[in-house]
Amino acid sequence: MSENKIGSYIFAVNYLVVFSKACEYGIKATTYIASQSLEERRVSLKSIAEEIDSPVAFTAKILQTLARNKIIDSSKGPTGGFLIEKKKMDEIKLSQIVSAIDGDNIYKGCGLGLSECNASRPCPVHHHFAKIRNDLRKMLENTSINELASGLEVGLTYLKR
Amino acid sequence: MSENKIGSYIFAVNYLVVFSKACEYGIKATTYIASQSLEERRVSLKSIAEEIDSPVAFTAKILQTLARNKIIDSSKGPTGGFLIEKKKMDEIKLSQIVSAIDGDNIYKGCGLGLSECNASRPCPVHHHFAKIRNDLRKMLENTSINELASGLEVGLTYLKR
DNA sequence: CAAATAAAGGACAATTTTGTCCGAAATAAC
DNA sequence: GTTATTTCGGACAAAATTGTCCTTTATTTG
Repeated sequence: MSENKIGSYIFAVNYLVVFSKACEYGIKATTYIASQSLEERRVSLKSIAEEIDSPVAFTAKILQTLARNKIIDSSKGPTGGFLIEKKKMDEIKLSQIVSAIDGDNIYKGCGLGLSECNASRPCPVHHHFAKIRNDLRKMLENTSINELASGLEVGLTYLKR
Repeated sequence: MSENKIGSYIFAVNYLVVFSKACEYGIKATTYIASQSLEERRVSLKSIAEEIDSPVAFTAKILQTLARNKIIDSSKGPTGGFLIEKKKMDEIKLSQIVSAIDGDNIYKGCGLGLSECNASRPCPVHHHFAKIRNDLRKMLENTSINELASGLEVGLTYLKR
């Protein structure tokens, strides 16, 4: 009767302006670790995964990547766990986390996937995207983990639900 | 020796501000069909896939979805193919193509994947993303396929390489 | 040194997205 | 009506992303 079922196949449930899941977890984890480091507390993988509501083993992989990239600090054994030095918190920007996890083809790439796309040979949406993408880039490069962690510490922001 | 191999595992090669591949192809295809419709030419699946440099069969699926959603018009048989009525070109916005293909959870969803994230209970990046996401939404809702097709027709923009 | 604890990392599994193949259905031309 | 052409749509396959399991390695404590 009504055309309900019409056109109902969905290709991808991506969002626009998105991080991969890996990146989401990475940002949340880093923010949480930092907020705890502000209070001199080292945190374990388990508590991180719990706090940011992420799969433990997958989170472990991401933390390993972040540690290898010197974004976070890890140590083994009892009393081990993750932390971020306070003095580094202002230096660490969202952009670093993102490119550590998802690589740095981040700001490259045209909105329509053309390999060669620029102002003099643009894809149809190039100019429409230019400002938005640039705003996003600036935001990621200017937002420090300190800023994010502080908001969380004070209870202004949330990592779950 | 040097720390070359360090931190080299990449989780996802997504871009930020991205469409899914399906969406990319959908936008390109629609733009190409429209540009040809401006010159009264119906186009075939094969020529579309060639022109936008996409896998034929996958593109077929996407065109089917677009047709079911009345964004494009299709007809079978010899002399068949795809077209878009000129008078509809101003009405069709990028946002419609995107939600036909990827669903309309598009502007929902928080940057960090929280299900409940808003100004009064924000995730750490909520406010940072708000403007960017909103700009993107407005852009998608205001950009018509006519606009994109015209640029392409005049040779101002490109769909390949 | 032994035991306990926590991260590192390799191998593998599930899910999602992207891509392919092929027969069915519709339509135009002869 | 038969044939050729083109989209439709179901089933399947490949690749990428997300997620799990389990052993090894490092470190602290007794």
